Amino acid sequence: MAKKPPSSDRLAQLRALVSYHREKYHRDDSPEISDEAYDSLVAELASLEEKFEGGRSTADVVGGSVREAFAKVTHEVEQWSFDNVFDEEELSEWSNRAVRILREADMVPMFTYVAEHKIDGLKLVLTYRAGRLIQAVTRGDGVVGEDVTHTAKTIASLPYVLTKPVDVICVGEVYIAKADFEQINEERKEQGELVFANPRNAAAGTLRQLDASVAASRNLSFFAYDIDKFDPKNTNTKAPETQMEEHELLRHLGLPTNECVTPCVDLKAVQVCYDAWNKARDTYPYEIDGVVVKINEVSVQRILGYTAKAPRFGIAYKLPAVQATTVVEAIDLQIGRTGVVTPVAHLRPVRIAGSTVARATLHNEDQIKRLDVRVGDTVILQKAGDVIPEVVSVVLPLRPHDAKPYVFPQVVPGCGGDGLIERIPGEAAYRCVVLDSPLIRRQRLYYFVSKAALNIDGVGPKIIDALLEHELIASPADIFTLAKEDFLTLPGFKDKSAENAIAAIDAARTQPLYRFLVALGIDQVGEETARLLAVTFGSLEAIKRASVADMVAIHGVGEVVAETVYGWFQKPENQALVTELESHILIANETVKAASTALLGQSVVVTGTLVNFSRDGIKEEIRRHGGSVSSSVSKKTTFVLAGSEPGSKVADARKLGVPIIDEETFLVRIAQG
DNA sequence: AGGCCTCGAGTTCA
DNA sequence: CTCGAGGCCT
Repeated sequence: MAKKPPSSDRLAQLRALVSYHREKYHRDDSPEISDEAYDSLVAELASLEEKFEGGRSTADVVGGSVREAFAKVTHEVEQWSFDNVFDEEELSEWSNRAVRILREADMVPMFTYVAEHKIDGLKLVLTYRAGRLIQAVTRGDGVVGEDVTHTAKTIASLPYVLTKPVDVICVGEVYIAKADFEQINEERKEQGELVFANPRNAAAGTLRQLDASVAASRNLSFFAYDIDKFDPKNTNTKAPETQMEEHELLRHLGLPTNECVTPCVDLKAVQVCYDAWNKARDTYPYEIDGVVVKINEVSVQRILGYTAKAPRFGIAYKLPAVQATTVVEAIDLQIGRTGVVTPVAHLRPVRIAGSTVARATLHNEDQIKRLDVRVGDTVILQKAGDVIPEVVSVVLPLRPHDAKPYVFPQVVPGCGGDGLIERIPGEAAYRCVVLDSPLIRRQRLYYFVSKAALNIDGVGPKIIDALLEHELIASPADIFTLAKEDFLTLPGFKDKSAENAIAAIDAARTQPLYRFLVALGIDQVGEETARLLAVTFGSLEAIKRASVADMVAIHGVGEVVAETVYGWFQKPENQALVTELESHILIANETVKAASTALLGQSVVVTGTLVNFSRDGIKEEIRRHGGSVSSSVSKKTTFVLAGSEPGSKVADARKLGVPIIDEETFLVRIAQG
């Protein structure tokens, strides 16, 4: 185990690193790590500073220096940025503070809120005189910004002339739509240029182009959201008295505004917006990283005023981070039921997207080499598809001096034959040399009862472990000879729970042929291949008798799979297992009648949660109507059926131009036959 | 031979 | 979800 450097060393390292990235971000528009990874480093720095130096964080410094190339402009109205809150409690603290201040000012604390998307773009201050755009300036450090009028004028939705000849200073967000961002990066990659880290940087980089024609080709977008100064001139336009009226006025003047701006009577309503927007986050054309909550009444805003750092009348309510940094404490090896060895990183626990993550798979040796992950390293972590943690990269400057490259062990304790493992030439994975160690046998048992195989609900890994420990089972077939009394000898089992376990096992005594096949745990044979075999041969007897040539004749089964299956059934010990299982399990003949041919020849991919179907239920339904179910989206996919909270497959479909339909449309389609 | 398209296997947390 | 690899098509 590598010795960790003393925390004060890490503090110094962190401090240098944070200031480095701050410069990269603010001055050069070219951050090397995501904002969230950066925030995560800042948070650690702040906590170390608190611990060792009693607070006074360098992590607090706001803003950055201004690059030379552009004309500096001092803002007529100082440009603040809102403080952040991260949960409901902090949000209500913010609101309580406002109430207290109003009371102290002898005011009745009556006000409402406005919630709007916090778009991950960059703030732009526009000055119109007599209805004509005369200047567009970036926020800069809030006091001095940069004149980017020449590039701002290339934003298609930004009016050069307003509908009324008023004087107004307004503020809004410049951003690049996700789709445009991806396209830009693709082009840059092709031309060997550095890609932008995120849409905001692409927007910032574009706005700060010296050459306006480059900016024009990049398709910037803009939403106005605030009025800093307003003079109606002689247009008898009323000055807005609320945030909502400001929006209306902006729209009225011909400026583009976001439709998602929502008035809220109380914080509960704000929370409803927050939850809904968080859920729908991926469906917006732009990235959002939070919800801006403002007090609606301008008169109240004025009283609340500003702290040294930020306005009191508004707050940025951040969405759960999807990236964070943490430390790799160890790299562990796990053995699967096929003897494949998978390296897993053990991490210092860290919160991402609403859950605490302590482990993340590293897949295989090549992946570890690619990332060059070492024990002791600080890594950037993200959730792939909202669930599975993924190590994105290593933060090299935080690597301990004594960190050694990870050497893939050749021996894993617990594996049979002295624990020897080997990497098969031409393959990415290591495998145990001996394939029937207790470790692997246990994994096979886990698989046997799992959802993918016999789906014995209520007998999971924990109970398998207990059964093994008490020597009540050895082979998968033994599970079917267990009696209620056997379970009662296990710790934690009472009358009721033992009965439940037995009931679950009894329920598994009847299986369709394909599930029986899956449960055998033959390498390469999962649900799809098992279905093919079951449908083609019709009975277990026929499969036992099938030759390699018989199987290769199936569309979807090749040489490799056929040899594996054939070889498996040739082995005496496997034949014995099959015979024994047959004595416990009744193989039901599959009489799934076709309901219609509505989906004949169509390939369907399902994502998200459906109202009327379970995961297995919908697959069954699609097959009943002649369709096939696939797990990944491709050009050949007929359509993607998306329920609520869909995953990345919707994005895949969009990219490939594959139609996406909802459950209702699907039901109509199959009903029409 | 090369390029999709699919499937299997392993994985995380509440 | 991601990665690797088998299978099929061109």
